[in-house]
Amino acid sequence: MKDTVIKEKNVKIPLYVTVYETISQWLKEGKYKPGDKLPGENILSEQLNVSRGTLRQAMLLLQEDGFIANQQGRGNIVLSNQNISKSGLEKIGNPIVDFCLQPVDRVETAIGFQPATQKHQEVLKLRPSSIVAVIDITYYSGEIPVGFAMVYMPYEIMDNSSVDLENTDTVYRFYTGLLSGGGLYSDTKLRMGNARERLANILKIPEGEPFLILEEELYSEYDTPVLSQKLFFAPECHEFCINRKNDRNMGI
Amino acid sequence: MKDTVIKEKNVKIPLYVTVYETISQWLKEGKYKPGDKLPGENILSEQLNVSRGTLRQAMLLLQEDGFIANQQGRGNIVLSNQNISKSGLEKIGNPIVDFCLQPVDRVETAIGFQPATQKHQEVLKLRPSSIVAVIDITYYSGEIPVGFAMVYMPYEIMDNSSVDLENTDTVYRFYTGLLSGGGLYSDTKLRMGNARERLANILKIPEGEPFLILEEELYSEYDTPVLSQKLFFAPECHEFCINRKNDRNMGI
DNA sequence: TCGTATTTGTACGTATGTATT
DNA sequence: AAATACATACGTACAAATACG
Repeated sequence: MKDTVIKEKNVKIPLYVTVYETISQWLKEGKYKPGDKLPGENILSEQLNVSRGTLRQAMLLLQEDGFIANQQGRGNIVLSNQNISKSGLEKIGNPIVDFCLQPVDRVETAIGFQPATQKHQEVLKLRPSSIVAVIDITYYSGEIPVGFAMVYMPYEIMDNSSVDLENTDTVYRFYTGLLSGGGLYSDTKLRMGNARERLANILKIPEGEPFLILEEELYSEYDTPVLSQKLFFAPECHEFCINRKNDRNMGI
Repeated sequence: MKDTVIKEKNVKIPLYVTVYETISQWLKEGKYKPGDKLPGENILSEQLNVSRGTLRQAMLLLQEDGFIANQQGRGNIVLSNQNISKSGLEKIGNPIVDFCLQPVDRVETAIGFQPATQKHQEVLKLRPSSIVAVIDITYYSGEIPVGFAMVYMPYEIMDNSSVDLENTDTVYRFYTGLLSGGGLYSDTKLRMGNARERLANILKIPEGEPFLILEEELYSEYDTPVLSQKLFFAPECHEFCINRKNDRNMGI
């Protein structure tokens, strides 16, 4: 039997993830407050009945989330971000929805199929005979269109996942499921552009009006392309959050 | 004695970083090419005379850089990114320079000082009596202004670093040094805005013209604010690259 | 199809180094 | 100067996913 969905999930949760969730919970509950120092790693690992190495793996996750900062000799300090740090544009998600200033309350999805163009063959690493699914999504806040997405996906991927292609609702859910599923990474470009006829019509804005365009390819492990998409953001509707970092002390 | 610069550097390089650099070098030299499988971790660690744990720490760094992908049971595979993966907007840098479509060949820097306004006090966690350095930077490609930065920094930080405040060139270098120094993280917002009089003049564009605005605060470890800045991008001059990810398999 | 070998993932324990208090 | 606490490094063992005969 093959994988049913894309991986029927492992159910098996590593110990260090459990530890991470436990400590996360402590912080949410206020057991340790911003500015507090966590107990030493030796003490904590003993309390939780895990080795110090396992505890440190959990600490790494907490750090990535911005929950704690640590410094050699001092300790692990709880940061002020007691609120769950919103994930920004550096994480894969649905930017049109995530960063819209108004609530997105309706989407219109359309799906079609076409042979892979040369560009698709390059970008999605497909053979000429391959079929590409084209998904157009329009996002509305009330009656106002706030964004539009053109998604290109190898037909294979949808085929493996038993999506009901007649039901545009499940198609959209499949798409958002892919995005939130994890294990993906992107090569993304963001720029300003001017609305031509078609998009001006869709977004109900004057022709020539500038707006934001996000163009990206998503890959899974091994560099396997999963989809390529172009997102168009109606003007004045979005503000993007990004959590930038610069961890590596590389270079001199 | 206190830290002289911001940390006179450790000189001491961890073993796993050395291993990371060794393998990076191998990949650059083409010892292993995209698509190749690296030797098993046991073999590699034996070859390099390190424990498997240490090797795996190096592998983590290689993964973060996008040089290799790994999968349980299969191995560590070299990815196609043999070219050094450019760091995108998710890393701290100087976006006006990094993502400008034309080369930035000149900057004009001005510096001034003022008492901390209420907003500065909040954002930079300063007392009312504190002094804030205001650095204005205009970026040019030839004679064309491509961007403008307004940087606010607690005077303390500059004071500790023996910057020659008379020499705007060293001030600019201090600023870029801070950005590339590492150990920082940001809370960044990106949006479109319309040029009002002052900025329209600086960027030499018509009033009301839309452009991109990036507003952010930079923090070091412990949530200590380092600077707050507003960047303005002249229209049609920039394209941002972002490497988005979604590693964590969290949430169901 | 099934078992076996290979390879990475997780977990533990121990020891020592280094920064901070 | 000493104690504390995190960082690095080694070794071992077993689990889980994959590849292969």
